[in-house]
Amino acid sequence: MQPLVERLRDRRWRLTAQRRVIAEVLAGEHVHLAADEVFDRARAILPEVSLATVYNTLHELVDMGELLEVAHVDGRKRYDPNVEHPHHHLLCVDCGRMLDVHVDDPRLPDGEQHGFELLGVDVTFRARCPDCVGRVAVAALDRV
Amino acid sequence: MQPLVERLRDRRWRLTAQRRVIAEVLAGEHVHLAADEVFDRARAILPEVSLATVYNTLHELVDMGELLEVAHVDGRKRYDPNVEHPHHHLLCVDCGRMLDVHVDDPRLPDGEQHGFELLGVDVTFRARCPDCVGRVAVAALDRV
DNA sequence: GTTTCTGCAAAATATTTGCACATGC
DNA sequence: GCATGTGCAAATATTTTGCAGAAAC
Repeated sequence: MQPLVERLRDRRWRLTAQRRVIAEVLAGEHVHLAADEVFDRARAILPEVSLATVYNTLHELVDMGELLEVAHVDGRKRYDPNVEHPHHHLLCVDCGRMLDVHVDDPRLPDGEQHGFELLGVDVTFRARCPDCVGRVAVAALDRV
Repeated sequence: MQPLVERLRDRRWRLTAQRRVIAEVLAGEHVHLAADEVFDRARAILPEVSLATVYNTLHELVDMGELLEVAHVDGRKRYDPNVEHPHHHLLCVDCGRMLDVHVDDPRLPDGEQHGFELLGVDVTFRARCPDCVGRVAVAALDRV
């Protein structure tokens, strides 16, 4: 599949400098940025970007289906550009780092459907990343 | 297993009127209230409850392991008291209604672990509940 | 040239905190 | 009685909105 910015051009999406930078910042696998992180990175490249434009643009991309909004327990939503390859997530509960993983979708048994019309499924593995496991081990040593 | 309020008493948790009402409001299956909803229901029973106390109490119960904090795409966290029976969720993307469902946990293949230490897995089925399916159908008819 | 986007600043929403007073045990 | 909980009000964090001016096409 073609890169995000090209897909957007094909959609006749008005491509301003701000929107292009925001789209570029979001490209790639394992990218799950919060709005303020998108803002910081975009502004580092193009200072003429406002947070309002970041929010506007994120919402448009979500509505277009080019970006997925991911709920996060810390209350800040993350934005996931990897819509080409359906995937699930591996989340470090200590530092919040999130990676894409590929797992077979679980099936909801008929007896558990409660009359709902199924649309999809999201799977998040809660875990500790290697850095945070190390940090816990060091802290334990310090206490001895 | 014994009810939530009794488990809390056994833990020597200081049981004030406010805390008891908050715990009662949260009891049961398929309960996934946001903080402000807990506040509204608790205040209906005991007007001498403040929102700050609701937040304090929710956090204590989460730290104690008597309540699970569930991320929600609308940014408001939900609180799930059903810690006795591990379960997953069926979420209506239109109205936000959430039910508990029982599904086998998906397994993360070795090749996808990225060196993380696994703690658990959360599964959310995105769906439309019967009420919202009906509402969409009625809206479609209105347009004819 | 028209339509749409952008930045700013203010508002709305959600959550957290500091502290004097109240209360369970 | 003392340790801990509570309410209030102010602070913080995140997201949304209104609108005049700017830029894409």
